[in-house]
Parts: sequence; structure tokens; C-alpha cells
Amino acid sequence: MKELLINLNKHFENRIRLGIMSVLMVNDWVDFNTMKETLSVTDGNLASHMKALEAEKYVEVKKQFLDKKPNTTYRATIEGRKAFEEHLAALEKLINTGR
Amino acid sequence: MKELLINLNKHFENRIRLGIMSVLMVNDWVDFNTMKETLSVTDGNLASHMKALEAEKYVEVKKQFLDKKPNTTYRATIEGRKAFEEHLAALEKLINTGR
DNA sequence: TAAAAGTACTTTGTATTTCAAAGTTTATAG
DNA sequence: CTATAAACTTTGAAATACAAAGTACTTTTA
Repeated sequence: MKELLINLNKHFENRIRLGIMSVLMVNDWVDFNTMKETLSVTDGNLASHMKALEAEKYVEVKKQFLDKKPNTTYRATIEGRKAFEEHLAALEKLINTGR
Repeated sequence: MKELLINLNKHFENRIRLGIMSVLMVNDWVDFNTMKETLSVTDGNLASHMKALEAEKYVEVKKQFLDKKPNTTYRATIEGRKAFEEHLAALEKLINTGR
């Protein structure tokens, strides 16, 4: 019970970040607009959270032109998956403590 | 996948709040200092989070003198338990979506 | 009965986080 | 050219979080 909270990853505390990572755990490459609609966030907000996750090397980005239109897709890195798994494990521990 | 995030309760997003509620789910009455040490937070910080949870009616407070010393204890209300259960369920859903 | 100590705050001030809205860039379509 | 779309970036405001210092109340100690 001593280190109840230390394994929680600060970068995943926010709900939108939780959503992003959850989506990226099951989908290999997810494009900007799909993510935006899935989470119901503004484009600016999504971009900034993405940037934060990118800065932590938790997601990688691929920019290309698809159908002659700019298309940005994301996927979780190995590191990101690992970090998120650890976060979820810590959450589960909390959940099991809590009932 | 549409309402991926809406069942998450904003008041439980913070790690310390998560810790508080987890502790209160399994312990009926927990005193201020035990909570403070369990979570490794300053007294001011704990007090303010407690106040926030109290304002939402998620915890109730009992103040008394024990061994001639002031003693404040907390427990989760029925409402608080319900809200936290829902939050955990939403988290679990995310977790299961995410692996 | 005055000083000291402990509990549980409250206040203050700062730093960080979050978010929407507006503006920007680049590339294609007409 | 001009318009349009995607994906940002910038700006600014509001909310949140936190530590540190200060306070109130009570009991203990001298």
C-alpha cells in the first residue's frame, strides 16, 4: 500500500490521452480525423495532445498524401505500448484495491 | 466506440483523488493522517482534494476528539461509491478496448 | 496560566494544464 | 489565381495542482 500511486504515468492521466492510447493499442495506424471524431475533440486540442505523446516517444507519426490530400496517421511505439501497459496495470491494481 | 470517454468522471481524473477513493472503497473510516501517509501528500494538498470530493458529496467527514486529540476521518458516501464504480467501469472498458 | 506542541486546515502565490478559437501552411481542385 | 481541406500553431483565458506559510483549536507541559 506504500507506493499506491507512483506507477501511474503522469502523461496518461488526462482523459483524452487515455483515449488516444486505447485507440492506438488496438489499431495499427489511425489517422488524424478518425481520432478526432472518435474522441470528439477539436483539431487543435488533439494536435497538442498528440504532440505531447510524440515528445515522450509514445507515438510515432506518418505524414503522407492520400488521394491527393494531406493525411497524418499515428501509431503507438513499442515504448508507448509498454508505458501504457504499465499504466493500466497500475490502474488495475488501484481498481482491485478499491473493491 | 462513440462514447469512449464520456463515462469517465472528471473528479476522479487526478491521481490523488483516485488514491483517496480507492482507499475509501475498502476502508470504512480512514483518518486524515493515515490517508496523508498512504498517499505521500502534504496536508494542505490532501485537505483541498478532500474538500473537492466532499463538495461533490462523494465523501463524508467525521470530526471528533480521540485520545484528547482532534481526529478527522473520512468515508465514501453511497453516492461516491456509485460514482467511483462507474468511473472504474469506464476505465475497465478503456483497458479492455486497449489490449 | 503561559508556553509548546499537534491536528487539520486555510490562505497565498506560483506553476502547470487544458482547451477553444483564430490564424497559418501546404497542396490540390476548379 | 482563388477556394478549399487537412493539420497544425499560436494565443489567451480558465481551471487545476501544489508547496509553503500561516491559523485555530485543544491538550499537555512547565
